[in-house]
Amino acid sequence: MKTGAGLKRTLTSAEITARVKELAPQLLEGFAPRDIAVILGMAAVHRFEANSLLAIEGHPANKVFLILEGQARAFTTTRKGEKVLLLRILPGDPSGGRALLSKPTDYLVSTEAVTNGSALVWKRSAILSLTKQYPRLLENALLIASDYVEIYRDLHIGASSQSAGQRVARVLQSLAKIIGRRVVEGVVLDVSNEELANEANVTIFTVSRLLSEWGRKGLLVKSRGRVVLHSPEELVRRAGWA
Amino acid sequence: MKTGAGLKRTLTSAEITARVKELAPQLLEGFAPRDIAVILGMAAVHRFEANSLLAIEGHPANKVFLILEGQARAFTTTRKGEKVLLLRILPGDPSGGRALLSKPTDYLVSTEAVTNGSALVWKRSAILSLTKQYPRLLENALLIASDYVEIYRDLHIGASSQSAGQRVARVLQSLAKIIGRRVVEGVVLDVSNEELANEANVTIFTVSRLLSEWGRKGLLVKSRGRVVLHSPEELVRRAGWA
DNA sequence: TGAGGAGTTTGCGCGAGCGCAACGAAGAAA
DNA sequence: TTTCTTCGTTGCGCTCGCGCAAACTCCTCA
Repeated sequence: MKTGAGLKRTLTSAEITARVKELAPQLLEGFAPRDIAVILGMAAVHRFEANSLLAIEGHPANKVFLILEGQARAFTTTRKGEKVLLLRILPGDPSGGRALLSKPTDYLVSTEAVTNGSALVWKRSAILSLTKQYPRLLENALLIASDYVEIYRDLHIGASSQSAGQRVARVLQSLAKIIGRRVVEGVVLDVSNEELANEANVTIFTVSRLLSEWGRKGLLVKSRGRVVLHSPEELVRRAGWA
Repeated sequence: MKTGAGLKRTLTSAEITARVKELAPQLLEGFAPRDIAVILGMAAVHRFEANSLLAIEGHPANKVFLILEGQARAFTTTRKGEKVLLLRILPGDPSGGRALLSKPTDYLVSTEAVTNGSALVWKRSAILSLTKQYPRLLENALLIASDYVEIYRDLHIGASSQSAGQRVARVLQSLAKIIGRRVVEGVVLDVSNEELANEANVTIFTVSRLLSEWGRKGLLVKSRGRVVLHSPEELVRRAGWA
């Protein structure tokens, strides 16, 4: 609701270069400025609006995104139609990586914008010719893919052997890093119960009950659409049993 | 207990080449025979025994494996020490792929042999020089990594939004494809309740109760260490509710 | 052949988390 | 202010799957 909401105009070429340098995206690691210039030259800049879809699961993977401003998130949909949130995509992160496989494939997950923002976009044909020219792109992509596997491994451990409380606590911890604002009392998060429930795969009732309990124990303060964590680490430590 | 238990001797070079051709591993797709010869030339052949560990989570990823005979499986360990089984690795499948990243990393998961078997093994240094020479290896690795992400996505959906019955049914279905033997009555699986319980993340009691119920409904016949499925598809269809 | 052990079955009770309904509280609109 | 809507809270009952104990069934080995 706040971050990136004030985006007005498309970035200039110089601004893009500067922003890329600042973000130092893993995908472009190890490249000389002139190579980066070539790679950026093949990309278009797209602006996106909060809640719009950047990629849709099952559709042909024909674009690679690199977020410059704003944030997005990846989710998948179960057979019964419920969304399962997977990961957040922040400035500097890629999305739609399946488009750089040597065989044409479909997107594995959907990506939706959480805020307004902008992204570099490469068409698959452009990316393929770039990977021919710069195998280093493939190496970097492999590193990123391997991070995904790690993230999924942890997600899976979380889903299959942690209690609801532990999962919600972890979600709060990770959100604290991403959208948290430090204040004297701790870290402020602008987040609704419903969002927490979706990310932790529990119901809004369970979230409410847990937050009340933690509030009673003095671990956090809850108000409408906002949570103030005293200390994310302590929360995770005491979440499950204590 | 049965498959591959009779392995006696190490394969000759010619046998390896033949086996690789037969398995057509995804990692070596698109290579000419002479390139494959070069790549195989950099590998050693290791035999492994059932229950031995090929790779250990958290240890430096310095070897890539390609299973030739027998089978293995990947698992991870939770903070509380319980194993969570992730995927089966069959002849033609790679393991330890993290060793071909351009940065040194640790293994993400452990791999243990399920049966006796053998595998091609590349040292990381060898793999790195091969990927320089043949970027196609990176492309193939990326395809494989993307398959892993897909597998994990499905695992995660399974763990976070399917009932115990549905998960066990799916495990039976996938085992049927891998270790099932076709007979007139259906498909025979040599598998214990405990193994099913581990793969589906349920207890042995739950497995027992589910199998009894399905037995009563005529979907399968259970005996000690063995399950005979009438039809894997029908089982999955009727597992959750019906 | 019979004693021991591993794998399996079943009853029973329990606890986590879900899902509904009713209520309360905070903003937004009029 | 008052009204309306959205978000959050809490009580209650229920279901699923776990976990233990006890019994039962194969299988193996002495």
